[in-house]
Amino acid sequence: MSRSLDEKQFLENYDIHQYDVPLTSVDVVVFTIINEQVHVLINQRSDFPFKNKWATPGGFIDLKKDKSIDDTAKRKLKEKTGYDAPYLEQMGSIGNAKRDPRGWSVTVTYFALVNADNVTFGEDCKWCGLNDEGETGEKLAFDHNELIKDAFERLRNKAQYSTIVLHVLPEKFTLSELQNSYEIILGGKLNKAGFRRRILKANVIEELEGESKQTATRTAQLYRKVDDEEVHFYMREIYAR
Amino acid sequence: MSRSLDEKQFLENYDIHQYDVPLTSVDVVVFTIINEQVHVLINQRSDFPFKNKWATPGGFIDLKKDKSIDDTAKRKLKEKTGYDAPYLEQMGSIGNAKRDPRGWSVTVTYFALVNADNVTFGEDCKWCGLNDEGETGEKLAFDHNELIKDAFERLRNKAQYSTIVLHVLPEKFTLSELQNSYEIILGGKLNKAGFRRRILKANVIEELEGESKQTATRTAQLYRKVDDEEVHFYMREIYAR
DNA sequence: CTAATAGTGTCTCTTAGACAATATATT
DNA sequence: AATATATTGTCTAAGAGACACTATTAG
Repeated sequence: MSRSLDEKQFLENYDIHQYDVPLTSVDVVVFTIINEQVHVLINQRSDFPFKNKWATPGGFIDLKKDKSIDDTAKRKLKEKTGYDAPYLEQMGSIGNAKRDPRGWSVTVTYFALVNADNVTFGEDCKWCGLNDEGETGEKLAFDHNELIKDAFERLRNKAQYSTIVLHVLPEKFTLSELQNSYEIILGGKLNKAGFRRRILKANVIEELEGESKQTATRTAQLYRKVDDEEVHFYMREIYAR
Repeated sequence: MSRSLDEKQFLENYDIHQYDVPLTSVDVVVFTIINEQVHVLINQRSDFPFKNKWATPGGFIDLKKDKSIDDTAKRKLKEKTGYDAPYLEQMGSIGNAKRDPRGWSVTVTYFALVNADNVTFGEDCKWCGLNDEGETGEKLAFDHNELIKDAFERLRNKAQYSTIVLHVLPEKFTLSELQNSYEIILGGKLNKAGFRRRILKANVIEELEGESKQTATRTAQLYRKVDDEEVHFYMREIYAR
């Protein structure tokens, strides 16, 4: 009894402001494909530090609005892009004394995959192309160049053994378009017959009966993602050559 | 010029104590194998909240001592076990308003794999066996039952396609002992010939020439881990039956 | 008809799983 | 010699890579 009274008392008197605590934030690396190239979304900072510099979308947890850290990531993404439920996955956390000039900082990082046509944003955001090493060519705020590079590596890695790439495609797409997206992300060519076998066996897409797309030469069958939001994982990896 | 002066001023006046921030901590799930069973290390809490309850080792970042979040995890592990550089990997972060009675809390979670013989600890720590579902049978502090369950799932998953299990073995071991450890973690039997082919091809262990171990019947060749601290990833998963 | 891309058939290669044969200590 | 476990050999199966063949549509 007295122990739980003690605990009650402890909690009533607890004040986090008495302690030296780190800054804790969230960052989201949003990937898409535009003009046969991987792009990430960057956002121009409106406040210090790094005011007016470009950075990945993110910010602090709102202890009132956000029920969980995933909520924070979703909220930030929605605020910047008006986009609601794309593929969003927690990637990891970076925390050290140097990354933020304000002091010791921890950021929980996420990465998202979106179809560019579904995203709208204002003057403070833009898409930024990545080279084969995951580099933007711009000097971003904080350690965000590094962050994007790591996220790109993770994306490329995961594309080797999952159906994750589906999320950059529009509602309807052909198998050639899907393969092309894989090739852009993986940075090499895939075997056509093998790719088709693999993706069809995974049961993550379905034919749109009677719907086909005009290409430069003959028509191609259109497909869509199966309702099920899950990512399929293969037992073997593929290699792009 | 004036912009950077502004930023300098901003940083001089910045005080995190003016903001509503979450608690940010680190938790480490330490796995080992004892008596043919997976165990995790738990620690009896000395302070509120959940005073005297058992929990995974962890705690707050020390902004003075810790240069990075990995340092925090290593320090906590060292404090509890006297053990310095086992296999330690960041797993992910859990953050929500409910998990800590003190308020909004984020914890960066790690998992470690150790050989039990290398670990020493006092009265405030103990090993706790896990069942096939990753359950301890004890009611732990915070959401740590859930945390251990998730970590166990991750461990089991990773054992299917990596050499991670090597880290629970002592300096010298036989292939049968290694296979046995995999089987305990995976919760099923593996094919002997296939297992040996796979592990030997990965070049992560080497024969100790002339050294063998007496078993109940014939002797078995002893092996050790190759210096290289890296974990090897296979291109295909294995299944325990 | 020709060009170009869509779509398929089939052979090979790698590696895991099954299963059994052989090797070697201990008793 | 009998037993039990260590160690190896070999066949099968699944799935990826290579490559070529067929199908279809615009021009």
